[in-house]
Amino acid sequence: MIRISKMADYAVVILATMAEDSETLMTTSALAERTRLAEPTVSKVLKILTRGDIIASTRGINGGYSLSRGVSDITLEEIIRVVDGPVSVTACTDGAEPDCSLAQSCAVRGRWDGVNTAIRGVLETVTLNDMKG
Amino acid sequence: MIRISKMADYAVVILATMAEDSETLMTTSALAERTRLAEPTVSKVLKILTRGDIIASTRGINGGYSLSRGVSDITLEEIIRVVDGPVSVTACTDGAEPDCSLAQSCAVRGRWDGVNTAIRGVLETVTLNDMKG
DNA sequence: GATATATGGTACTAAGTTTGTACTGTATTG
DNA sequence: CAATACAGTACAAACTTAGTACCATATATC
Repeated sequence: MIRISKMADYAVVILATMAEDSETLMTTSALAERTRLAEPTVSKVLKILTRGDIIASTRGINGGYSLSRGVSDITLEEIIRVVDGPVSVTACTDGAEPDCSLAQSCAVRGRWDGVNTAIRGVLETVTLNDMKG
Repeated sequence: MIRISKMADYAVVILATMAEDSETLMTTSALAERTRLAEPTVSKVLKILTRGDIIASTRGINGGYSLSRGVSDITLEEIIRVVDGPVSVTACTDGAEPDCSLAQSCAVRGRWDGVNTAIRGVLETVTLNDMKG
């Protein structure tokens, strides 16, 4: 199963849509319409991506969002990290369980590290350019 | 973030514990004690693993569980698939959303397939032998 | 063959995460 | 200064998942 969150999923869809027209400044409502996602949801994702420096925003009339870099310089790893946090398959390996009471007796302590690194590697090789239509 | 479920996480811990002593038949309570997990939870996971043919069970007095194969023949991919279902990073790519209403306008339709295959590949290369102590 | 022990299956409850939304504030252009 | 578009925060609901309990079935030993 190994899932990313829906928010990260949406983020990729929205970014792929922006990538189709990477020169144009797009508003929240335009992106909501194109992706068929609810506008408040799109807005929320766009704010997160802006803070993560994946897109840039312009305020005021004629404002909107644009990619802050080229489509080949934005990887899935970065998108997921910005929206969901660090890529880590288990909770105990990304600091979410700093005081895990099972650590002492845990039979797999540290064994996930290599797996996480390998998966991160996969996600680093895929860029927005690969995801857009 | 990209998470497996806690159940799959537990499964790996339990199997790694069994792998340390792969000849011995271990009961639910013995495994609960060794892993420090709640007994009903351990029991639930063991049942799932048995149905998935990863471990074998023996009923009655002196019964218990044992690995159904060698530690190098059980991969993380298999464990996760049995406990959580097919490895797929997004809901739409594993049949969970067969009638996704966004499919027509989805900007990333089909683009996740390669990513899923690559991640599955990573998990297929890691066996219980790599995870045990 | 009866009893004790251990697994098998299922259903239910509860809790936690995540999602989706709303509201208020800030900036920019005409 | 008015209209539009982004910024930030906080909240409520819904869904998934985890955890538990209960009853059924099988087997070994006495």
